[in-house]
Amino acid sequence: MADTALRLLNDVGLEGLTLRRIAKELNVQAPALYWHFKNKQELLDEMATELYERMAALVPAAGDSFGGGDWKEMLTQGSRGMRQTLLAYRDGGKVFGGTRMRFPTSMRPMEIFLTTLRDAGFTAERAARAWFTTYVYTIGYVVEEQSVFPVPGAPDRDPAYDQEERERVMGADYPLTAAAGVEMFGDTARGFDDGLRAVIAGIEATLLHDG
Amino acid sequence: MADTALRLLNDVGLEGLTLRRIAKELNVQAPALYWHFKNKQELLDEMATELYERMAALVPAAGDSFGGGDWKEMLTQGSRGMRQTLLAYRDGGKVFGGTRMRFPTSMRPMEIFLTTLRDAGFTAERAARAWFTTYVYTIGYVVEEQSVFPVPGAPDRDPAYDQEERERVMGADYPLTAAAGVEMFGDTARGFDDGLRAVIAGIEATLLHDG
DNA sequence: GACTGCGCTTAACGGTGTTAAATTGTCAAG
DNA sequence: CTTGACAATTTAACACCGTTAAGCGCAGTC
Repeated sequence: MADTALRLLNDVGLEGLTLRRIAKELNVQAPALYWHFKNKQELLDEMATELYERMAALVPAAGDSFGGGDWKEMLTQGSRGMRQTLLAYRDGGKVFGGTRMRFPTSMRPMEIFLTTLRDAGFTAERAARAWFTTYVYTIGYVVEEQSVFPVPGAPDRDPAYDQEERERVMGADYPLTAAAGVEMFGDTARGFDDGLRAVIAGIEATLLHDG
Repeated sequence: MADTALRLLNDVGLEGLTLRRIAKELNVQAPALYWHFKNKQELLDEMATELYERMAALVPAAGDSFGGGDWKEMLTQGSRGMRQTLLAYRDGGKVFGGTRMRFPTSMRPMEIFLTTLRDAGFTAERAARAWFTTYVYTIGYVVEEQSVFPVPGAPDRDPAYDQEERERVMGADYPLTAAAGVEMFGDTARGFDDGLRAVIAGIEATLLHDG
């Protein structure tokens, strides 16, 4: 049911995701949904939870520990997986960023992350800070990315972010700002990795040992 | 007018911010707003732009260059100012993160940032990446922070984020995850600075020189 | 065969963004 | 002093939204 809503999300976007539309997709009348959910927010929470489960499915079991147990590799691959999952759904970043996850859901991946960080020499507090920092970077990045490229998998920009107009409007007064658009929204996958590498390098420098 | 909407935002939240409510605040009928805006999205964009202007007001003129021209100090203070401004309004992060800024608006602060980074030895591309990375971190952080502490200036948590329940529900299976809640949502101002310090240290390590 | 409860339908309510048309106020030109 | 244009607003209405209340059909159980 949350699955259906997530599938529908790619067709109609978060704004067009109405209960009546979801109900139609399920060949049912709208009020029937209230048998399964208290209200729409609870459905959105369910969707966010479902997104989380799909990210979690990408995380190997505790034993295998990705990247041979290297915490940097783990954070890198974990963040990439999170971005990929969110990008797979229209407005995925907003759906996930805004809403609370339903309890209880599997906290296994997060526990694996934190454990790996602890084993690598982080204190519990700094492990949490390290994880939260990459988490917040990733979610912020995807939200911005999806507001420029709203349709999953499609290279079509939202018209408001046309680079040529950007340069025409402010190229004269603010040349660096105008040109920055290319770096920020050109190769977004590469940009994500570059920023992520910086974040993780900084975590190593300031959080791993007494900084 | 966007000012009025922003002021009202703190009373009613983003969800309660209806055109009729805004109109009432202005002693006017709802359709009158359409003389000034094409639709509600355009009003939200205007609000985001207004938020941007208020952040920009915190940025010193080009000559003074904060922190004595130290780019790290500049990024730090710039990000702190951004967070403070967004925190001053209920759902400020969502309003700013989701919506496009209205063109043309002053790009002066961003140009100052990028220029300072260039002068410090960054290439234009890496300056843009550095700025965008801190930007994205800040916005992601504030969105998460505001979903735990919705009311500006108030220490009251959203009930869904009660730490005691968190520990009760998952403390047994996932001790590190349960405990991480304290680090993530305890002293959020300190947490922001800690993460920001990591991000900026990583920018220095991987983006300033050929990394 | 009556009873119970799940899963749904039908009908309706108040509120939302938005549009169209009519109305008022202001102010310059004839 | 009137006329007319224009800006800014009002009134009325539309389609749609999330949500609630009441009732209906249909399993399975005593």
